[in-house]
Amino acid sequence: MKKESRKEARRGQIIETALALFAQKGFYATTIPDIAEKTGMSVGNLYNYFPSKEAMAQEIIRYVSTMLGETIHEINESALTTKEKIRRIVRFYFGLCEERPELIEFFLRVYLANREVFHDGCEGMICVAPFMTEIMVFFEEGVRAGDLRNQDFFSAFGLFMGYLGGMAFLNGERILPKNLEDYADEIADNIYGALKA
Amino acid sequence: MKKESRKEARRGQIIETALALFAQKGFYATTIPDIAEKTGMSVGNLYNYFPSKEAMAQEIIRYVSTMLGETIHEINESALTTKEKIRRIVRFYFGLCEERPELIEFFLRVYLANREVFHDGCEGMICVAPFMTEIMVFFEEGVRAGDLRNQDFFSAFGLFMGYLGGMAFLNGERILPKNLEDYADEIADNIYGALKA
Amino acid sequence: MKKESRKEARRGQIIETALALFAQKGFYATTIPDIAEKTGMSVGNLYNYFPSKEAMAQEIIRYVSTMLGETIHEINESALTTKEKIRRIVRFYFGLCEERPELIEFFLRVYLANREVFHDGCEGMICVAPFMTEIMVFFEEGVRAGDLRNQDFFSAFGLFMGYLGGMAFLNGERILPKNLEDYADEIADNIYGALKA
Amino acid sequence: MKKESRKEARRGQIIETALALFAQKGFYATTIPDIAEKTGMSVGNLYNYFPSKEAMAQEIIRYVSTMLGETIHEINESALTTKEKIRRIVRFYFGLCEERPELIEFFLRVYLANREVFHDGCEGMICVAPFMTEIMVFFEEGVRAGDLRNQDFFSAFGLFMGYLGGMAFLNGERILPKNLEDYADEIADNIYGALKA
DNA sequence: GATGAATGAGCTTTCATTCAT
DNA sequence: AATGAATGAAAGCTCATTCAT
Repeated sequence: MKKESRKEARRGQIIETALALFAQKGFYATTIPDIAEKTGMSVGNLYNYFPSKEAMAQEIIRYVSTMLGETIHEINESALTTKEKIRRIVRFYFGLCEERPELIEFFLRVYLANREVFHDGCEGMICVAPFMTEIMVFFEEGVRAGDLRNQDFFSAFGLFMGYLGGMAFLNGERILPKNLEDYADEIADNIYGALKA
Repeated sequence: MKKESRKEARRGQIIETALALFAQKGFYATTIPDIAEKTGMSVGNLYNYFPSKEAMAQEIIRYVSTMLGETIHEINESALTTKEKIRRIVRFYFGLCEERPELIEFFLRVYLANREVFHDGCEGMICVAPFMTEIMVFFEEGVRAGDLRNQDFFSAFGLFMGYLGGMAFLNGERILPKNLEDYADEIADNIYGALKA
Repeated sequence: MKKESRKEARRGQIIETALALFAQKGFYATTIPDIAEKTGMSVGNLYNYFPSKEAMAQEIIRYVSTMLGETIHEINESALTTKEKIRRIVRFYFGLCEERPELIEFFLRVYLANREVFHDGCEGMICVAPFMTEIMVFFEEGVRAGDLRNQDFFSAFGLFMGYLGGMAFLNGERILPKNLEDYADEIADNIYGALKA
Repeated sequence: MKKESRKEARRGQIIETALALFAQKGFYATTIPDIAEKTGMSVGNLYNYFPSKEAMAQEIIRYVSTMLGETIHEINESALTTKEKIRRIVRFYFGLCEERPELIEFFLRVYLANREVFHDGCEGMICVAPFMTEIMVFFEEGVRAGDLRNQDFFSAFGLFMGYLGGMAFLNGERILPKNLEDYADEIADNIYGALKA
């Protein structure tokens, strides 16, 4: 129906706007009036779409997690070697850091840092499950293929995502001497070196 | 001087209190009255020691960075192998996560996440230099000793700190199945595997 | 006309719904969306029937006053003794407290308490005249019949309605040890005892 | 101590101001900025004295109830006949309606009408106990002295307070033809007539 | 140095009302 | 008649910071 899709489109606009602002200025330093102004709608109307500022942030993390999860899902389903999959994931992640830095910044600076905002509604890792799941699948398939050492999942996960997140952070701080994407292969090698069987 | 040292002691108390609160509740959810109450002094008097809430956070990150840097300095100066040094650093970091989790949480959740708070006064990595420098020294000596591959420093740094930070985060979220310290050796091996010559 | 009567029916629905909500939650805690939802119509459409929230409340008090007035009118017209009429009025009032508590609660908690809402449009006692008039008639006929003392009308009115309202209030607060209707005869006696010639 | 008493005095000022405004405009139509302006202090400072608007209203009802209770206590302790005590209570009540109408209006229009405001903190009749208790004492002593019929307390209470409240209400609406105090003796007689043994 | 009352701007959220469809 | 998205003013409340004492 026309009406429904228009409302959905509006929701999408709000999410994208809020995502950009939260990523740039942080959750607390972004005000509802900020979001209203940038969306071009009134403060009151925002509340016709989301019941609270927190609910907006929670919707955004689900949105980000789903986007990340979808691409990694595709990589998982491909017929590549584990080593090559790592390379693809790293390149994808770093590509995103260049093209849609808001997604990564939101993840690192809003979701990971402001626990209290996600406490009710995103308990545990629910809101981030689509992404987590795919990383899990990647790792398990690598082990099953005999390419990766069968170690504790969280140790592998911490390496993988901590490493990528750390680089994204340094890139965001503009202290890397090179372009982030130029690190991709070296880093993929480091990860493979650490996890391989 | 007596007076000076008493004032310094008070400053130290405030820093420790604020550190604990910021780490626990976040920068924005911690109020100046919260800090005053927990320190046992008045709100007004706090401003005789620090000119603003931001200045307190900046002082804290310098304090944390110095503490971390000192221990890593000692490890750097020891006559251990690079592999063993990695193990020591990992154990020290994870030990801190258990014993003084505020330090790590502050670093991860306040310093890394709230850019705007540290924008004026902690530009670049100034406030975190004591720690960064020692990690740099560790890496350069490892390379010079022929133990580590001579790759871009930031790539190595991102691996090391991203990995440890990621594990600390997962531990803080209480989603690790094992005790953090039980991961130490496995993780030290992973790091060494990734960086070795 | 068909159209007219349908519109009237709708108005009636809205009045009953709003009456129930205002009585239950109070004038200010009841929102237009609340009323719209419970009526099953849209917010906008409500404004095709009533120009404002205040106008709705005013319409309701006229409606309530008319309903009360009609029954008292019947009692006035009957051939009963004054003492028996009092008994009937008290029973009728307490019966209403059980069967349609909204009417009484609206009167006590919305009309009597929120002066500002009825200021423009219900000045003085206009909106409540149908009810007041019948009480007046009852009293005058009681005096004319020689059953009641010829005292100031308002003094008698205050006794009668204050007493009944007070009991209705206590009943609404659920602090009466007995069922409200069990008090009816005792109270009718008290009133007669106070007013009789 | 100076400080303590000054703070208490301020609290008193706020209570008196808020009482006047609530009585005049109602709880919801009175805003915190209204109270701040009339008190001559800032909005923020009000919250150094009371944690919320509701808490202010609750404090006020305790204050009003205590004042009323004290005077009735004195009347109870006097050596007057029951009939004379009734006369005194009625006169005192009507006198208050003239001199401090806010007290009575607050009781009738704010406390009795806005249940939700007093729900948490004034459950049952706690906040109004000092007043209720004295009315209870009056009634019990009247029965013991053989002056009053031994009927259900609530029936007698409803008569007494409903009657007085009703007259106060009519007076507040300015529809009484005579001065309220001119009704006092007539009304005291009515009450005595209704309750006497 | 120490206190904590005082300030006031700013926050999130609500809601009666309007109006394009 | 009917819808419900949109408006915007205003509400209650918070809190970093100041300042008279």
